Amino acid sequence: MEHTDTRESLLDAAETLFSAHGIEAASLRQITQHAGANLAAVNYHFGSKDGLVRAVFSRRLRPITEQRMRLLDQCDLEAGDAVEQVLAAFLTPSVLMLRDAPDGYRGFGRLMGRAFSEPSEEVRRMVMEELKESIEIFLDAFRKILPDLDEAERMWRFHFVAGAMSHTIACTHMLERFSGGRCLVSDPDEALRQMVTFLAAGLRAPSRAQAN
Amino acid sequence: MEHTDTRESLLDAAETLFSAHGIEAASLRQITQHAGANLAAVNYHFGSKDGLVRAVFSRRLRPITEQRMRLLDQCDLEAGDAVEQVLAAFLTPSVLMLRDAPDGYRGFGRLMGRAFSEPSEEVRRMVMEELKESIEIFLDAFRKILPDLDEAERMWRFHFVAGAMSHTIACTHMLERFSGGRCLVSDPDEALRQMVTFLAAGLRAPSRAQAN
DNA sequence: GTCTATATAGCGATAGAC
DNA sequence: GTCTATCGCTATATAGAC
Repeated sequence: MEHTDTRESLLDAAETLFSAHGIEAASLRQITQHAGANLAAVNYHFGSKDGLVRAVFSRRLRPITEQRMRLLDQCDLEAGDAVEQVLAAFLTPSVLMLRDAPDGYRGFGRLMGRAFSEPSEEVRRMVMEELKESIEIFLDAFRKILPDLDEAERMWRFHFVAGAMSHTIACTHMLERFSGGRCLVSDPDEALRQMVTFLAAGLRAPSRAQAN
Repeated sequence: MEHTDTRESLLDAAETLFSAHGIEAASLRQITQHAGANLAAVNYHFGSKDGLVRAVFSRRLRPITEQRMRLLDQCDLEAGDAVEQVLAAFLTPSVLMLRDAPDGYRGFGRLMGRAFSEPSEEVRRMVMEELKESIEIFLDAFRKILPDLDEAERMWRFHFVAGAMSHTIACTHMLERFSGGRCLVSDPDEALRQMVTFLAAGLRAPSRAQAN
């Protein structure tokens, strides 16, 4: 597979227009025009619109997964704040991606945050495939540092972690407007601090088994 | 505004097809065919596809808001478990809606969970408008029972509550598959218990102001 | 209120010249 | 690798008969 300027321009344009208008609503005509390329170029480089969608997502998700794994490696799972460390490892790459989003983080965040609930089964499957392995590894880490939770509780709670993160990334605009500018997702340190505080407390809540 | 059989059939069909294929991707042709109505009926009853979308959402959101307010009224904000009570009042109507979803809760949940991050600005605005008032009232309740949080912290945390809920509703299928059936969103009691435990602990985490 | 028929426009994909 | 031209199809919206 060759990497040409056209190819990258198409990815950039597709990302921008998918973010702004949704995957379905962004047409190949708009995308190729925005990229300064010919309509036929998408089919040449990616085979189909579906191939383009896939390429847009993996270009961003792969580096996120790699960074997550690097950060997880540096965590001390024996430390008293192991929960906070592992949470930060999981959340930081997404929040930084948002800050560094190419065309304004709001639209881009919505695209990424929407990924799990996209109408297209194909898109959801692909995104899940891209993230599955790293999710399992994080679940293993939480199994180690939260041994009192039973398996189902741990999964529910990790699901809530993912939900808070995904919602924060997807709905930055809503939070910022609703809070009258008090809460700025664009400030990664503050966003991370708030998320880690809240989610660590949730993860540490006593297990039902313990409570009984 | 008259309520005819055709009108209701169109709303049912639209909800089903929006859930399954996304708003953009569901065409008026599919919807009217599914409803056993004529193609022109949508324009007659709702003016446009946009009007239909709006009607589909408000038909479900309005009762949810009403039920939330009723449940909130029954909460004892002085009680030791006020946080849990108010959380349950907020979460219960959504979870029950999911259980009672007309055509299988998975697709329907995705439609509702996606509402905040829909590509269409118009849809997001409308959904927000529909929920704004009740959100303010719940924020007031949390202001009363969590007085040590500063305003921004409270909003961040309420945002995470909404995120966990929305993600749970939108991505039931993912959690159920990933957990190998251990976590069933279709069991409202269990889902609520897990959410309330996790989110109450998060809301109760010490404020940064206190921690310093 | 419901129908048929159609206007007008956009879509993804591809063939084939260069 | 890029281009033009076009195929075959679908979309929303509406006019006008019933």
